[in-house]
Amino acid sequence: MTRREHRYAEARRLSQLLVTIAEQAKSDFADTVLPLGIPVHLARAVLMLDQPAPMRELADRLACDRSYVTNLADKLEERGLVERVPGEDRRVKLLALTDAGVSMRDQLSDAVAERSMVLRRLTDQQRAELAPLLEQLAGEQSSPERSASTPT
Amino acid sequence: MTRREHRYAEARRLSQLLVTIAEQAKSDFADTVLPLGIPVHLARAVLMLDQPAPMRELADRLACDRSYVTNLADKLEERGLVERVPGEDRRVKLLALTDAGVSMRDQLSDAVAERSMVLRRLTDQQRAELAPLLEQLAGEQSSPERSASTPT
DNA sequence: TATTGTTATACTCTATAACTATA
DNA sequence: TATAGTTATAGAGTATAACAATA
Repeated sequence: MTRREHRYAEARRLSQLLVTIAEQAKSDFADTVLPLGIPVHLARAVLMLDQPAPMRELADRLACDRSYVTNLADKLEERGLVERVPGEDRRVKLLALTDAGVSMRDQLSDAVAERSMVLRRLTDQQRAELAPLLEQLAGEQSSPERSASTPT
Repeated sequence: MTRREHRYAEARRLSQLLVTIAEQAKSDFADTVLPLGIPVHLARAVLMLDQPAPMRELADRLACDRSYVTNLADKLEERGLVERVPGEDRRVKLLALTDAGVSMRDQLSDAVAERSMVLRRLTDQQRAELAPLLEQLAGEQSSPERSASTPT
């Protein structure tokens, strides 16, 4: 095995680990959320509605189509978790959590953190090491040569 | 903010980063694989067929139903990338890459590693730091001091 | 003319259930 | 009886395209 092949193999392994971990995290999320009686994709939206947001913005943040947000909003409204409130631009509708929605968000938020793999499996120190690495991985523009200064 | 709330907030942030990164990784994978003219889920299977494997085993490794593996195998066969070869147990069929399949796997393998976020954004040293943390998160090793409740 | 949200419809991925052929 | 693979079908999740209201 050449040096290059070795680096490639290692990179593939890390990428695969990353994906595996994220899939576990998602599956954990589903398990955590189930007993609260809300489907995962609705839960995800609720957690994003820290403050009222235009449906369009939600589509951007969820990286999905506007029509799908309509879909989500309908279901969230049926459950009494959000309201559509008119924006100043009269084309726009904001999604705002109702009281029940806020309560749901808080429950979700705590339940998710409590069961978090990141808390269960890593020490405080390990989390402190992990954070800057993930930030750099998630970063849009960073180049490998520069490691010290971490953005955001 | 209490100490507990702070830990929770940090854990949520890390979990979200993890999922975001993995989604980016998957999306990168899709982009990388597209020009090779093979859908992502077929590519994933090809990369797993380092050596011939029973369909059942593939189902386990992909964490999917046996019927779906049949589905994949049909499409891979149509493309001439794999063959079904009989196992010694005559109920079993192995999936084995054809020559075209091996060639595809090599192309995929290189393309994926080359574009890998993990290579592009991290230094050798950072990858060395990241690996053990991910391994522990993935549960490949034993958890930290606290081996509390039995997870999923 | 471009943009927001909606509607109706269609597609992709994946699972379930029933079946066959072995074991 | 239990297991490997197959078939046909169904469902969840999400997108596309055409549309109405507003900018």
